[in-house]
Amino acid sequence: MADPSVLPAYERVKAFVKSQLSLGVWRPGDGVPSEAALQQQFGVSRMTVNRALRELVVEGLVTRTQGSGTVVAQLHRISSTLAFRDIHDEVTERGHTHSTELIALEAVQANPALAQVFKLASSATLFHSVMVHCEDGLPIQWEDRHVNPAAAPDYLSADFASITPTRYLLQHAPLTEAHYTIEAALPSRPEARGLGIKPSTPCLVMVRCTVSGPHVASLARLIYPGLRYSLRGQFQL
Amino acid sequence: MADPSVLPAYERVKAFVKSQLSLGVWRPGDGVPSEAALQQQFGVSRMTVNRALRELVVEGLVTRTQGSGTVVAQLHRISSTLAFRDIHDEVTERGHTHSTELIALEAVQANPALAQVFKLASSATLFHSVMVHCEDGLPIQWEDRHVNPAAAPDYLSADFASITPTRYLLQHAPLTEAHYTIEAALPSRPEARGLGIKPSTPCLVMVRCTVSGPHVASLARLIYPGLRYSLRGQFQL
DNA sequence: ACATTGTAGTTGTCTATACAACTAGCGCCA
DNA sequence: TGGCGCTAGTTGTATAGACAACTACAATGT
Repeated sequence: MADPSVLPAYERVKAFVKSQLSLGVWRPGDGVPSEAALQQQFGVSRMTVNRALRELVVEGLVTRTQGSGTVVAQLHRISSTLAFRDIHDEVTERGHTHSTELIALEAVQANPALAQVFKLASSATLFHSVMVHCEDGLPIQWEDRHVNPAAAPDYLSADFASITPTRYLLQHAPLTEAHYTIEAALPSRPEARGLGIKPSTPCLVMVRCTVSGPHVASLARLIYPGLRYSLRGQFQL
Repeated sequence: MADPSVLPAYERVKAFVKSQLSLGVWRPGDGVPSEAALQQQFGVSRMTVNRALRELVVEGLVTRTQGSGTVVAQLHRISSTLAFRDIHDEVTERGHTHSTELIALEAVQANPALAQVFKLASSATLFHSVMVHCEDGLPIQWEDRHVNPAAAPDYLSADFASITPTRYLLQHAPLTEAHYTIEAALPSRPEARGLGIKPSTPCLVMVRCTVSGPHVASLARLIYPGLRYSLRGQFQL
């Protein structure tokens, strides 16, 4: 019933600022009118203008300095927030079927590099799983994962035919921190064989480390065949 | 002078919610106390609680539904907002020197695919530039770019020894929209030669399309030698 | 010339209040 | 049983006012 064409006041202020940016009237480095000025211009309260400008800071369009003023930000951002998603959901949302092939599930002794990542003694035991994820039967991800037994003691007895490691860990070890890197690389021979590609096919490799409370919970190496997968992002003023 | 250990009230509320998440007390799908409840618990005004929860929505940790309540979000996000950065700044910020080698700078006639991207007639003229960016002399990016003359009429007379195309375009054609894809691929033969790598070296390929006002301004194909470049991101509760 | 102080302007936070908009569930009635 | 409306509870938006914190600059005094 309400007219959706009537934007909330703070959205009107945001839209005005964005229009000035998009028209090039205000350039990076230029000053934006003060809250008091915008308050007068729009006939709204200062809190409303304040909310609008604070949200523009979050969007990366302006920067604000207490005592000094608001300035158009130098570099716009392309927002590409990688969802920490379960590949099973990703695939089923595309209307396809997800299946996995478990290649290994075992306890192993950490090597020095792994022990350092997990902040454990180099003789510590880690869980190790390797699997291939398929979309409609086509391999799309090789997952090689080490798990800290302290964070998920029953990892080895999970049924990975019905639940992915990502989901299992999200359920059993709440996520408090994570970081990742993505780069291009060639697959190793077993990886290429598991993905059904030639060893010369370039792949996206994501290495992802997750922390749960006091523990480094998991280190995953995810390999995507180059042309079957891509990252996307967008920016909209 | 002010004690920085005393957080603002809205930050205290946010910290409380985050702690419940990190301890696993509240799981995805669980309800979060209402604004009224948190208001009582912390002895602050409702607006303060409201701000805290609104910011948690932006961070992707909770979802809110008017009339219903606040709920812990299902999937946390790894925030990785790609800054729309100038490679020159990136390199100099690392304390290195940036140099470029201009390989081509010309006007060309669009092919059908390009014309479609730029929403121009297939006979339209486009500007075309090709260059290699180096960090301390080492090639790190191949940039192949087409530019819409309507958005940057003087593109061909810019001095790309002193200003990068990215910066030139940001200055002359305010960014209103952009999108990109990233995937792994092998470089073409000239690209490999320009980057000083073997044609079998996997690379990250970013294709980035920018819009300025009414014009599709630029389509850039950026190629990064696989192991000299990686994307990074992180999530912190 | 230099250092200090004051001041106007700006953003940061917080409150108390108000009303609108929406949801979910309960109870009533046919 | 099924449909309807009411209501309590919740979030969304907006206001006016207040004080704190900070910046930049001008004025002052030495």
